[in-house]
Amino acid sequence: MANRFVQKLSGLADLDADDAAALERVTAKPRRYVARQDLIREGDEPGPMFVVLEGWVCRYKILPSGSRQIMAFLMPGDACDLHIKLLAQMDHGIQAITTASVATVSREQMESMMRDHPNIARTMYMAQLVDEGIMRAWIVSMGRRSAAERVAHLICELYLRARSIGLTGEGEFALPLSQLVLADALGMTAVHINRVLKELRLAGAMALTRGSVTILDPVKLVQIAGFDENYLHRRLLLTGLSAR
Amino acid sequence: MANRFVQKLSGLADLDADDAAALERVTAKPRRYVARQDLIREGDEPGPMFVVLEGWVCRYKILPSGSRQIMAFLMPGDACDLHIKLLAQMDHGIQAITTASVATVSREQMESMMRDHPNIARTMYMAQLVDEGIMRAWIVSMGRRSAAERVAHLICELYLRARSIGLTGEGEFALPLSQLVLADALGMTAVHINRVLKELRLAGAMALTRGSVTILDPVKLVQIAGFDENYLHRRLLLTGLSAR
DNA sequence: CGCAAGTTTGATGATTATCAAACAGGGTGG
DNA sequence: CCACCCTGTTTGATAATCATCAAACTTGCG
Repeated sequence: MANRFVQKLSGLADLDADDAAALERVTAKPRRYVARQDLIREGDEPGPMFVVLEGWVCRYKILPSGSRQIMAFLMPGDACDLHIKLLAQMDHGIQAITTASVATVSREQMESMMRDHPNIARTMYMAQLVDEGIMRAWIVSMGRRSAAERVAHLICELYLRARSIGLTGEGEFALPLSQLVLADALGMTAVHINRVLKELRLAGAMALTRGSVTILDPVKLVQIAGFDENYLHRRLLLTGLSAR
Repeated sequence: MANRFVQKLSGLADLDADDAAALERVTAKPRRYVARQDLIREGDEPGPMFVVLEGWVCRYKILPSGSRQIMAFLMPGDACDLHIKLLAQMDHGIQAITTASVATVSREQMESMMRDHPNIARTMYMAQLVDEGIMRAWIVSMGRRSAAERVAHLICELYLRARSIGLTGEGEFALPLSQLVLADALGMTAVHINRVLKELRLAGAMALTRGSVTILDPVKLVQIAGFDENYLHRRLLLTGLSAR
């Protein structure tokens, strides 16, 4: 099975066989985490860079009130901040959502790889820019979209991201997120998201069942979401969601 | 007057006179923008890196519905993404809020400076990490804080950021943002923010008048916001807001 | 089989948006 | 210099969205 890290970065720029080999080398020895296990916690001193190879992971923060906000989902192929070591301590936690296989890349490995493979360096900086774009899109969603629009937008985002690492089927993909997790990501309650999902199902846009999403009508879903895939900066935009 | 860019980066790490001189050199020829003028628009091809020297600037996006969401405020000393040139087109716009003086740094200047001054490179990567932390904090605010908490949190953030570039007075600072602009940043309406401001004023926490904010009770404001300045990654945390 | 986690539905209430309108201030042109 | 206009602020009335509380139901698993 293809290394998801290589696959993801290939979706952003061209990598040659040599680059791919280097990427596979630094992620050769992943570690397993079980669901709910923290990779690193708020307040911890940052360590190596994480690269998710299998399973889903999230960045999150717990507020004094006890409520949780998820700020990002990392799926296979995704890495956390390259330069994270520069900070004295983490301002948020990173946790496995499902069982996950995660490689760690030390700062030294990172630096030598980026020095020897300028193409990889460029592509990883692009990936970082895309991740920032995703965060901005979340801010837009939280600020200006209704609950239904927000759900639809997130599903569009996750579908395209999953697609670029070969994890989607025909208008359908595996989404191992409970409604509570989705609620924590979208800033709403599990009760309300449940009602919104019902609404989207009845509207014939999408249907979420345990562990997987079916996109019933891509055009309708994109329209509800007000989704513009531009911010994901993939090459081959024509192969996107609505043009399926 | 001190160069705000130097001043801001000095708040994150130590820079020597040589570093400071290099930073001043690349920002020596700023350009003026009037309020509401775009530095760059969504869809444009990214150009040089921007460094704000005077005035306020924001990242924003206009939705199909016509509503606007501001995703970041840039104040003097703040720079936009180092590697932005790697993307084919902007996924959001950047606009002056007030009259602003903005320097542009070309990719070549950038690269040679970062090669010759590893300290600057490290510090700018730190600044980028802090900016990402600020975005995550915005996501948390939008997702899990009430309108009043969100306003209080933003004011705490902006106060500390202004403070680190020497723009604050005694429990008071200049904030050239209209209530409409604040609303667009916080994902609410101008009408509602006005009521929230009144509430915060009556509670004796803070008072916003045209162009400036007075922090009436730092402890109370921090408490309402649930503010933890850790994510700004300043050195000298003891000199923060609540310990005034 | 029984428990734990997750999903679904109902009833009610709080928060925030929307619509409407009055008011204040700053700048411009007659 | 004043009238006017534009932008921004403030207040009121009403409605939509979403949270909260409560409880039944469903599914997977030891």
